[in-house]
Amino acid sequence: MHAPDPYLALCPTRVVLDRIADKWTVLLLTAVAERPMRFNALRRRVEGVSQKVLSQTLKSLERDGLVTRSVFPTVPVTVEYALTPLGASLERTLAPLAQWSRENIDAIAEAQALYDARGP
Amino acid sequence: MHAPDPYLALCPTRVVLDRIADKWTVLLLTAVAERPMRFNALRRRVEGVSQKVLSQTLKSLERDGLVTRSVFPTVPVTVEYALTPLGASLERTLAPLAQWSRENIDAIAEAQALYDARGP
DNA sequence: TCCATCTGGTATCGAATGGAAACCAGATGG
DNA sequence: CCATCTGGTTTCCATTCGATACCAGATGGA
Repeated sequence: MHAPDPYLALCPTRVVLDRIADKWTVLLLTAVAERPMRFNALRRRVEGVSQKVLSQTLKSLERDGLVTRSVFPTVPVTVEYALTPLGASLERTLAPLAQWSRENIDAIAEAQALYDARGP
Repeated sequence: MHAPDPYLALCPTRVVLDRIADKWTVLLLTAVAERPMRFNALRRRVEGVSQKVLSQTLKSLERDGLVTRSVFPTVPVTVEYALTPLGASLERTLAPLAQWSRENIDAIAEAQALYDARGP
């Protein structure tokens, strides 16, 4: 048994990376981590996500066992999405990334300005 | 001054997230973290990346101040990519994600199998 | 009665992005 | 003289993305 190597295309770790290295996945996971939310609430919370991509991404997250989808037979129907323990554990792993972004946005903007000024 | 809100489309944190929430960015960053590498070495190391996407992604990483690009006038020319301190700090933040993937690949595969078995 | 509104989606379309492959210069090795 | 190495760019096609329209089914107001 050798260690999985994410640089190899068929490594299972890479499959995971393909899924979670996605803008909407990260945003939705952290949004649902705040509190369980309904479809349209998520749509309003995560500005810019289209209904199509939202439903696709939620479906993938559900399939991967990261969120649960609960349907309540109200009128109109209520669908609530919540984190599973697995999803919560991933969200905790992702949180430092958001923190890093906040701390280093200025450094990145500065680097970009420098780069753009150099090469016209 | 209020805290940046990545759920809002124009929040600068979201700009960072757009950049780093990308499969190739993560893989390249961790590859370069092992040791500085040349273009074709990276291409061989990160299986499946095309030359086009590799050069595009490296260009973005350079612009964001995450990697440096050094050209040596050998024959043929040698181009070496290395992490900046900023890139190294991001890579350290990303490392737990790779760890999480390795630890939870089985749980995810199991959830997928369950999901696929339920809904034909 | 008729129309608008709420829910959680799907269908459709053009635009942007991704990957595969070909091509490039310039020097070297056989 | 042709192949090979370097680090890319260009071209083409397929997949994906985002915006928009549309759907059912029940409710509320005029």
